Amino acid sequence: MDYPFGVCKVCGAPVTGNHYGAVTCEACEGLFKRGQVVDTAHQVPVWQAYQYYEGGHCQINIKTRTLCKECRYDKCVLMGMTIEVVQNPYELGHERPSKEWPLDHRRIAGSRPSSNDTDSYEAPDEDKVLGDPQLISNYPVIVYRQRPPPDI
DNA sequence: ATAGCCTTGAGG
DNA sequence: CCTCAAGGCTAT
Ligand SMILES: [Zn+2]
Repeated sequence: MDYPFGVCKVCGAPVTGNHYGAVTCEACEGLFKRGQVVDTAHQVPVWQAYQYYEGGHCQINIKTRTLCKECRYDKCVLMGMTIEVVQNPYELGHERPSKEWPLDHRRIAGSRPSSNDTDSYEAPDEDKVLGDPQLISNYPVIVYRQRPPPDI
């Protein structure tokens, strides 16, 4: 299975290019994109809490990639995908990534998705209270439940 | 919700 | 011009 541009670092599907700092397929890009929750007050990503399927160690391939969004998301980050803020530039009044609003390729250090963990972000002393996270997409907030093992 | 396709625009 | 990735759109 030699695809001309290689395979997705996350799931193994044919790549469609570099996405958020990693060579991935369109689908993994989409998951990463959809999974962004942002605290609009501080412009900081907050990971949406997905439900682990196998205790956080799922193998992700093209067939299993939809079974555990959290592990898939983690793998996206592990493979280098990162972003400062996934933003709707029109809603937030920002331009798309550029010199002024660059993609930040720093690793979001070992972030374990958790609804009340904003990772290594250091809030200004005065204003530590985070606003309610808002999902920056057209999709509703997702609550996942565990499900039985698939036939792989 | 997923994933393929489209539009946009920065950068070269 | 051209490339290509961010973000939007939409059929399934
Ligand atoms: Zn993939």
